[in-house]
Amino acid sequence: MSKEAVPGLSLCNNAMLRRATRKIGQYYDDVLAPSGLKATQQGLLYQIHIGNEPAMGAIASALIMDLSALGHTLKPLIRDGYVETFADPDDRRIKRVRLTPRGLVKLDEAMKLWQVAQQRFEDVVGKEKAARLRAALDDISALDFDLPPAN
Amino acid sequence: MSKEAVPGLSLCNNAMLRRATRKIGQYYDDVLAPSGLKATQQGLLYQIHIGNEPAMGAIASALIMDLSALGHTLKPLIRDGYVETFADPDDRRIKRVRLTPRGLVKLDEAMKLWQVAQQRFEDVVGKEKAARLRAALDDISALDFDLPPAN
DNA sequence: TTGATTTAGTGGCATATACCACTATCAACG
DNA sequence: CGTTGATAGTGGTATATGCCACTAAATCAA
Repeated sequence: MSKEAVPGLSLCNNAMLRRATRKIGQYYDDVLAPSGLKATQQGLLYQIHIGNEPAMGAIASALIMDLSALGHTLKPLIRDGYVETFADPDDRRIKRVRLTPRGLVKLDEAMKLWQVAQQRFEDVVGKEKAARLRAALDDISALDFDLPPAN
Repeated sequence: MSKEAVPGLSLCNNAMLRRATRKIGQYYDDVLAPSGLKATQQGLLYQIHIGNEPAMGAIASALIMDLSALGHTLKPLIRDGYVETFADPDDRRIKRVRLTPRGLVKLDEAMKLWQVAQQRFEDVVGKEKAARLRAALDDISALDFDLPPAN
């Protein structure tokens, strides 16, 4: 590997994505801080809220998140009494998730802050550009890179 | 919060970024797996490589990463002998970082896999679209959302 | 019905990443 | 000089996230 004229990391789609996520994550986290929730937690509460007592697997799919990762992420929210789980009566393998009343109040509070963060983001980036970015991100989230099975 | 006609999480810039990052991160990680490195580690080794024995603070700035987070991320790479650190002789507060010979070999190996992942990504997404996405991500990484100081 | 297979989650372990309090330096100034 | 303030990292703690091995439950097949 020569060190001359090496391209920066700005060529790596993954690196750029992670870097932007750190940046924006810090920003949303800052704005949400007064609620005591991280942006990831607010997003998770919201996802649970808009679902119909979603199963853990359904949430994980929607968020493209590992099921066990979701389980771990859920723990502090359960511990703090924002979320509760219960077994699906028709299939006891399935564990469903819902907000507690306390969780609903907290989500309300966090959503107000989220709107502030979101609005300022749109103001700075531009509404159109932000929408295009989200669309592009949605696209790549839906892609199928399936590695040709090592056959 | 009414549950009727709620917009999906697809409106949140942060949530979409995180979701796409999880997706693409898993993809790059999969392709890099044979090297034993995660995509984050490959990116970090590369960043160190293209720098001139960069200081930790310089790396953290370039990656928009918390300095202490960088320190933690570096630990497994040091433990595995890919990276070493040394105090700057002119300012002993500064700790510089460089690849070991072993680290350079490992980076070489990982970069070959990275190219595979990157190429396939570009094939699937489209070269132009990928470039536009990276440019947009670079833009937002450079923004200044500074919260109007609570005055 | 029973044994094999698939599905849904859990728990352990490891990395990724952030914030905070603290230490070690260095730099500025009186 | 010596105090004071800014700068660079460290360590602790907590969340974010993924993989793997394992268990429980449902499903399919013989």
